[in-house]
Amino acid sequence: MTVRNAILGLLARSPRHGYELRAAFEALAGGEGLWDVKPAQIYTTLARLEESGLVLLENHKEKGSLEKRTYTITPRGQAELLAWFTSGVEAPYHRDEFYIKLMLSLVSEAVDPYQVIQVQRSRLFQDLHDITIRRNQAHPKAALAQIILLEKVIMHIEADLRWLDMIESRLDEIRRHPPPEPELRLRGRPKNF
Amino acid sequence: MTVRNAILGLLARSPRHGYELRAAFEALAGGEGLWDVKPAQIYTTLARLEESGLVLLENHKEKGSLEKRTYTITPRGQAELLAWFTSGVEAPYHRDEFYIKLMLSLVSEAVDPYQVIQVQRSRLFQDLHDITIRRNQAHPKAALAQIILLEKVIMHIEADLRWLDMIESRLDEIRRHPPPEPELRLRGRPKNF
DNA sequence: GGTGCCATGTAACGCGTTACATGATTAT
DNA sequence: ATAATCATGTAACGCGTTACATGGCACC
Repeated sequence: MTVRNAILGLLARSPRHGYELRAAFEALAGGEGLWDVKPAQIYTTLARLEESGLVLLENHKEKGSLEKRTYTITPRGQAELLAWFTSGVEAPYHRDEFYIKLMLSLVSEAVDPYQVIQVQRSRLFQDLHDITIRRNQAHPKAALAQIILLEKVIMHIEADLRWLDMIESRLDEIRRHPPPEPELRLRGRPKNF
Repeated sequence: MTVRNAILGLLARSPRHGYELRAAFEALAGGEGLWDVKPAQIYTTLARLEESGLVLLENHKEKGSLEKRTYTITPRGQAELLAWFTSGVEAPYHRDEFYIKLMLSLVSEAVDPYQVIQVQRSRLFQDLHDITIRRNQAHPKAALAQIILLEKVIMHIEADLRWLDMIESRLDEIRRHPPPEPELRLRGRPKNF
């Protein structure tokens, strides 16, 4: 969804072709390979947008032999862009892969939950380190927006680290009250029980 | 990836069929429709796992006419599960849809960035409210694991709210130093310029 | 006999990735 | 020349969703 809408947003500023869109998106999204968008996604998304009538392919193959396919946003495309601007983004913080992994490790006997936690902690420290380097190297005036994005990432990784500490300190308690794993969902109690 | 690995983890405890796997996963992942897995995903994933040799379909169609297809994990499946357990989960906190939206709103002139921020803030307050209700209604002893998951979600939503405040207070500054949007990536300066 | 749960799928599509493939232009 | 960049795609696959479809079993 995001890439699709970002393409609409960029085309709303000015018509572009796929290669420019890719470069512009990467620069917008923090630069330097944060959010690496592959060419395949750009071109297939443009094709879908065109088919939906949100985008138009301009007269291409003018004089030069270099094939540039320049796209323009349509009124329907602008309407969809506005709808995106004026709606909230879902917070995807449930669907936590680590939580699932930890719960399974508590139940599987094949692996030590403390080790699972420690592996994740190491990973988060590594990520935090890399991001912090990046933020400190960014020039404070020229790259204010990027710094703000990186600061968000740092805040969330730190939250995860505090969460891991909390989990570890309550692990015995969690072990005694594991998540219910139903034999099956039986809404109304069966009579033949 | 997560659902696939969770299926392996559940099958490592005991053989099951698709319908049971779905119920067990939902219960594990916080219950009550957090992380709603559709039947289609369960069955197609099981088919892929079987084709890859990580899972085996047991002798089905025994005596009863009700068709239950019970799956077992294979040694290769257990190896992959162990690899998952002993590796870290990537923090997906770059790739922020709201950040992209805000940057485009700063540049598009079609919408007020302050309004974009305020819409997102309202959404986050609503989410925070819903999750808090849920956490307070959960029975503290029986559902400790779920509470810990909900607490993580709360921490992250609160971090986002602080981040929004930070953005808003620096918005004029950000406006003066917007993210670079290259006309094109020109590594070596062109001679014909 | 109908409602609701148990149980299994298929088809089509959107998003995203990897790999493969082609060819023009520009800089050294 | 040749390397890097500009520029465009296709094919195949994984993950995930929506919609559609079928049928057995249990309860009332």
